[in-house]
Amino acid sequence: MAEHPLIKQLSVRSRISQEEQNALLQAVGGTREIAADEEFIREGSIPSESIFLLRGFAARYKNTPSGKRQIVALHIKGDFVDLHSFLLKKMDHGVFAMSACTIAWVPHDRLREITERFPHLTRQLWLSTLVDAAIHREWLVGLGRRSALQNLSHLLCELFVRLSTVDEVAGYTFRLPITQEELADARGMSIVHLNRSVQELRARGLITWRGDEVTINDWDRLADLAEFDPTYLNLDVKSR
Amino acid sequence: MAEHPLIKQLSVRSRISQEEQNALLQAVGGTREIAADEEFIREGSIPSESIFLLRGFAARYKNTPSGKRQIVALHIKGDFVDLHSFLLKKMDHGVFAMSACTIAWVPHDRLREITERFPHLTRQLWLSTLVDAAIHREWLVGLGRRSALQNLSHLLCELFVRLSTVDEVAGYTFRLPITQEELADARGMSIVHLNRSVQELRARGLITWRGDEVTINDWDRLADLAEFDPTYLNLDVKSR
DNA sequence: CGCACCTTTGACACTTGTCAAAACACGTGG
DNA sequence: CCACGTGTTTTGACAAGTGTCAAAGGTGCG
Repeated sequence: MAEHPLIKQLSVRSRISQEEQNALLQAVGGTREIAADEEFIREGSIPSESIFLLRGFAARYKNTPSGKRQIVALHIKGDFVDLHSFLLKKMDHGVFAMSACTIAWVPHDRLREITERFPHLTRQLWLSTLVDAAIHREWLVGLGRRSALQNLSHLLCELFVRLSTVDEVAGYTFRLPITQEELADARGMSIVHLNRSVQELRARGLITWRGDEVTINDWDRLADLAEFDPTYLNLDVKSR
Repeated sequence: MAEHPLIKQLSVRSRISQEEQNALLQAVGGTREIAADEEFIREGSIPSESIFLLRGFAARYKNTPSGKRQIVALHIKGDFVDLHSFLLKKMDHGVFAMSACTIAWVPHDRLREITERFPHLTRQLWLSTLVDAAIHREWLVGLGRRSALQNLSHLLCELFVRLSTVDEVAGYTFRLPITQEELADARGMSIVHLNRSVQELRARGLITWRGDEVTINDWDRLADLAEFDPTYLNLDVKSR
């Protein structure tokens, strides 16, 4: 049970009945393979379906008129990447694949049907967008009030915890197919400074990072440095 | 019609039927006056009702263990300040009144009933949390990729537009009962630097700011400096 | 009129960004 | 199996933006 990545994700926070699971999975319109670096949702577009990830890493981002990029969210297997487009209509940002991805889409009119017929499931979908917002808030704290080093550490802690929930970690090691440039754009810093921060974490013995494999060598010290508190991820089953 | 601030806000994005309006307003449990600086939702608490503002300015914030504060959202008349607590359960941040406020609350079990019986209204409530998230994203861009001066300008533009939708502006003038310290915490900067940015905007003739009254003297230049694009506020009526 | 809170100023430190080049890694084709 | 090319990571030197500390001015309210 709960083999499907999307169901697995939702089940982290509330029990999803068999009927709801069926309704949701039957709403899926299809799947598609996406190459790394492909932008599969364009800023300014008005999608007629919402997309979730079956595999891979994706990022939501905004470009500024002056040519800078800020990544505003990172998504992993099982995440509903643009569920908000169902109601927001026009995309205020774009989404691209950081690694090769498999995506699945759910047409908006089927989502609407779900909201008409499955109130509890609707609340769970709503909840998943609320968790995205909670992550945004934590990132705001990071960008506004934490040092570059802390903020980078915080992201590594967050990714580790989130990847754990979808079984994408082995011990304290996980694949992170993300360039330092992308990481820098997620943390609102320059590549050079991000790189120096990575090396500082290495020098302190907190992480190992070779190729696209990251290992957290000392979780306690890393979480402490990052002031990481996973409350905002809402990772516990409650009746909602 | 649409006299109630909450209804007025929701009506900006989709038509709310009379029946829905009644359901929503009848769900209100009561109202209360809040003094400036009072924290009326505590971080870590598990509210049993959600609160919206009938009057005044409020802020959502997170404190870091090292004693810093980041304001993650600003709320005005008609905003549903912690609708997300309905599903998120535990507050990952606190909320305080920046000015004297009048609040109203809606018990969560009544919200749940609404989700069981009024799918369209549910979608509109969901949407209002999605707009909050869109604002978070724009703030992320500001904190990550814009200069202090741009970011301050951006906030002034945003507040002006949002206040317009609830008739709280007169021409290009509006009340802003917020200290510079609070503004600094919203922009992730120090008070001193925020103050210098305010003075820079004054020196450039873009704004006038005396006491708690702000006037935007040159909207075009201010919006241009801020790279302000109101798309993310989703201020147009659509069927959702 | 005086107190408390807010705003403003100055001097200086420090984190982070920028520019430019070198080193490295990996996939491709010979 | 090695040379090559492209993209990524790493370095160094320096500039710029922003933070910190401390004190002086303002402003409004009791």
